[in-house]
Amino acid sequence: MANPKKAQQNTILDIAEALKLSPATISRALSGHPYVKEKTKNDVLKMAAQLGYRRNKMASGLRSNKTHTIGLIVPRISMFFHAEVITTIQNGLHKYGYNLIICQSNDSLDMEKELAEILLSSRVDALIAACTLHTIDFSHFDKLLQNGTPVVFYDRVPLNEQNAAIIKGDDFRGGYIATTHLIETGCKRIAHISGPLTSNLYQDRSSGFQQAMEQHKLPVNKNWVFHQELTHTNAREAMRKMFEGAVTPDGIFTDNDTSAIAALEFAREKGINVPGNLKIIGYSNDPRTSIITPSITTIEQFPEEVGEKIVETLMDLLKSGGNNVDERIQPITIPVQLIRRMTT
Amino acid sequence: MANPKKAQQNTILDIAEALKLSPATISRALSGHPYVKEKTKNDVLKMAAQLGYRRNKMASGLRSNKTHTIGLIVPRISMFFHAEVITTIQNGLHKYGYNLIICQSNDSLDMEKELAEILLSSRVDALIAACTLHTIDFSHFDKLLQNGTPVVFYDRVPLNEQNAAIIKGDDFRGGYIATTHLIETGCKRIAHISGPLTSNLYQDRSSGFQQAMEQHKLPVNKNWVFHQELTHTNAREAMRKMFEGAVTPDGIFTDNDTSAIAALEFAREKGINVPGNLKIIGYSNDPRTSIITPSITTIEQFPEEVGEKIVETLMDLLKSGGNNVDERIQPITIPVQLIRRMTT
DNA sequence: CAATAATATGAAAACGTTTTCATAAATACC
DNA sequence: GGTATTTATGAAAACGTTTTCATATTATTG
Repeated sequence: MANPKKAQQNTILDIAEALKLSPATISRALSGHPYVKEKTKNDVLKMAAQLGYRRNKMASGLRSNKTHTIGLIVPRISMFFHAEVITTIQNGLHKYGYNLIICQSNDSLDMEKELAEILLSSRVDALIAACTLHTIDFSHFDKLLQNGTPVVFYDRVPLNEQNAAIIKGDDFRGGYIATTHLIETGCKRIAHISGPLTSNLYQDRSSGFQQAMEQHKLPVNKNWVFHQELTHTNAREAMRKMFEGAVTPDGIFTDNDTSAIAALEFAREKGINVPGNLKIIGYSNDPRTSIITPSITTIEQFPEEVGEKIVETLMDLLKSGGNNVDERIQPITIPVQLIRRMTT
Repeated sequence: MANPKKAQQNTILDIAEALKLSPATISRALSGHPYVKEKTKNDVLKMAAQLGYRRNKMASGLRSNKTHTIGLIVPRISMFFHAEVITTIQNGLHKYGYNLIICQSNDSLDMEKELAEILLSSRVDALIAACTLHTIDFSHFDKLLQNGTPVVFYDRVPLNEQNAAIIKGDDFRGGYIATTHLIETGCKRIAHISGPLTSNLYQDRSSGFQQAMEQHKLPVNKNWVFHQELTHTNAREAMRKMFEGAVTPDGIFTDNDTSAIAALEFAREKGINVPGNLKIIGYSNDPRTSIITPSITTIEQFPEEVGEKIVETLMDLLKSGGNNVDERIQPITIPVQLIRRMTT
């Protein structure tokens, strides 16, 4: 029953006492203040190590109003693209001594709002967000911004938010080169399985698709353009509808790889020859696309570069302390690249 | 240039002033203390909402010594199993009002040690850890435990840590049923591509493998048992070695799905008929295994159940406040299940 | 109706840092 | 050698809560 009297953490006062110095000096020595004698500093560092001292982040954060913690809101960490971005961000931030609180919205707007609140309450030094598909109104981030907390959006971003940084892939170009590739490999009747137009992502990819089609004087069949959540079943259903008609597509551009996989599986089941009679191109270069037979042509989004840019931007914003409101932050676009495989 | 004087966050004092009450009462009302009049409580809640008040976690944490934040260390969030576990944990903890700080060790022991330090410094209320493959000595978690911070290990766990909770899949049984399945489908010459024996995971799976072989009176060929990091290239290399001999395996059990995929790809390239002349079984039920042709038989680990158990255990530990040292915490084992597909 | 208990609030201390202000010691300058 | 500057330290306030202690009000009891 003996209560295991928790071994008290040593504080700055313990070091002070041990060295007959004031807590102020200890604090200064520990945080590299210039006005502290070399010898004193060494003594403090040694004693700190000896006592196993670790700065209490709560206290430090409360006083200095800096948590050295960054919040991240993401729809789902299991999405390949996000997992890669997050890993890069985390490794990058770690170098600068920042922590990352990762939160998943599960693509629920309510959750996203709540998480923004929680992270505000946690007084994160900055916030990184990839919003849900349903986020049209971004005002739940305003409180952070008003508070001077830098916000960086990536992937799914607001259209005209002047105060936040915006980093996104070149979705227009992605849509354009994907469609052009289908056309150049001989497709005439091209379908587009896209996400909801509420998100800038799918707007841009759709524009890219449209422009490529127009440029090559190909008609866009309205019945072959889908805007829906990009799930496996939705894509299957879209395929079913298209392939019950007399005229069927000979090329399909899907806005994610899950849909491309669904399309390919459908084709296999129906005995449609891919890429002979039907070409398929996906989006994101999910690992599954290179493993399936035939492997799927897709668009690479370079998640590491996105992650690196986010960290870079973030550090700039944190250094300037949110004081560069006049020089409006310019959106950053990361290039995309076609990965040609066996479905085209 | 106009400094955008950061809109100050409202504090408990602002509410107190607005309502002519003391900060103490506000605090009590906000945290549901029993001795506060219904009307007062409502007033406070209303005013808090009106002022957009959000509790400052730093201050609250400093005073009450509770951060309502849980730390998580994991080798890599992009690993399917972990991504699923994390998602479940996060959703679970959210219900109890807890936050999650997710950290990746990148399977580096040094990183893991450093993260443990950082999370200790962040004064997390508890820690969840899936250790690296190279973690044999777990003493870097001792400081947390001594400090009374509950620690829950899962997946890759210490062998005999009495003070921490341990949740793991039934790896022995996983190895056993995988091997037995190969035997029952006719394999006589079975290879095992396993991870390093430094991890309990692979020890247990290996024991399962051994026992199944013994029970069916099948010899274990030493040259067909590999203990190495479970990467794609390592698995390929193992395959190459085995298939340059005169006698080759007719069944392969790999301790993860990446290796199973590598094995399958090797077989395809060499024109080996799977499952006709070679049967393959992986481990973890990674989404890729169901997509590849032929789809790979594997062992399901039920990450959601692992996640749920972790949350449950954690809440118990937090409630008891680490005061149940006498009743040693029992390890929890999550069952596994064979998912039979086309490679067997 | 007095005495006790339960309910409701406030004052002030406490949590462990950082930072401002003050001051002492050391160094530089004329 | 005295003044000005720089360097080094300490005392004490501050950050925004929570909590202990004290006290006032209300409800309950014999």
